[in-house]
Amino acid sequence: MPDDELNIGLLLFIPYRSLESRVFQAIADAGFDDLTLAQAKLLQRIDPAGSRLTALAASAQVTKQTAGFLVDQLERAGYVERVPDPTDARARLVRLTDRAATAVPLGAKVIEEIEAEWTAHLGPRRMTQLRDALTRLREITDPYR
Amino acid sequence: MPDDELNIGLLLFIPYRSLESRVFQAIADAGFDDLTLAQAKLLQRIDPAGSRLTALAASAQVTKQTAGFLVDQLERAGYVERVPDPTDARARLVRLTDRAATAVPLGAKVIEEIEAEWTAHLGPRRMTQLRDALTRLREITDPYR
DNA sequence: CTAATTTAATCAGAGAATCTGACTAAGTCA
DNA sequence: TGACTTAGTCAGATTCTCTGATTAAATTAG
Repeated sequence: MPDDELNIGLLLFIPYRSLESRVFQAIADAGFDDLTLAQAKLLQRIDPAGSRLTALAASAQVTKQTAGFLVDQLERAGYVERVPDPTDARARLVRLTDRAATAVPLGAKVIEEIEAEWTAHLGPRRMTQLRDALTRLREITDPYR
Repeated sequence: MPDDELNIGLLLFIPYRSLESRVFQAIADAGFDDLTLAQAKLLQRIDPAGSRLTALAASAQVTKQTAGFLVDQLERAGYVERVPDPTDARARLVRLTDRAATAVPLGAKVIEEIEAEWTAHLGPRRMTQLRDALTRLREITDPYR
């Protein structure tokens, strides 16, 4: 099999992994070096208005026990807080603290930089096509929404 | 942020994860239910002619200790064997056994099916563009080659 | 051709992430 | 009201991954 005919799974994974590593490294370099990758992956899925643990677990595709374990750590490290959910006394909302509100946009900025590099390599047209195709693919591959 | 403007990392990850889950499930359903995800991820990267542990570790982006741990398990389960590398007495080649030679094409078949579904959803033109863009992206995001 | 360095792999030990199963409390519905 | 579902936690185990140190073979420098 020629090198340029990898299966579509690996083709998706390679740039994903590259981006993830760089974002994670940049955040660590900025002083947020107490975050683990698993924590960061959960952190980026927390809604600005707060997310329930169950929703977070579904979004990240882990069990709620795993999500709870990671949120415990994020809470101890001061990245999130748990507040009662006013609409349901069983539930609590996981909310970002000011500390996280500094780290998250930092990650977003690095992602923008990487997108710019990719656009420079592919050309704007192909980059738009890529984003468009992936967005449409989400309709049939995103189990969460 | 509108739902269709997820960051490019998540956009890559969502279909990747969907494909991975389905392939893994199909392989398990076919009777190869002793494979774990981490083992399968390594397995798919083994060259038909055999791969060195170090190359495998680099390709999967794990330490060689981790790769060794997983190859030990794959060996015990009968999916791979270690043979001396004729070109270097320090090295050994990890080679697929007949058992793996049944499981691997099965995974490839499921990937083909998923690709067909995606092509049906996106249209052949957009699917070709997707594959093309990802292949070119690999030039600047694949640390392994 | 030896000596120093690098490379391939393994051993030992520890930490992180994940799971299954069981449980409590609160909400929903027949 | 009573049965069922949902949100979250507790307990325990397994799996995955890492860092550091070691052995043996290959390569490079002097």
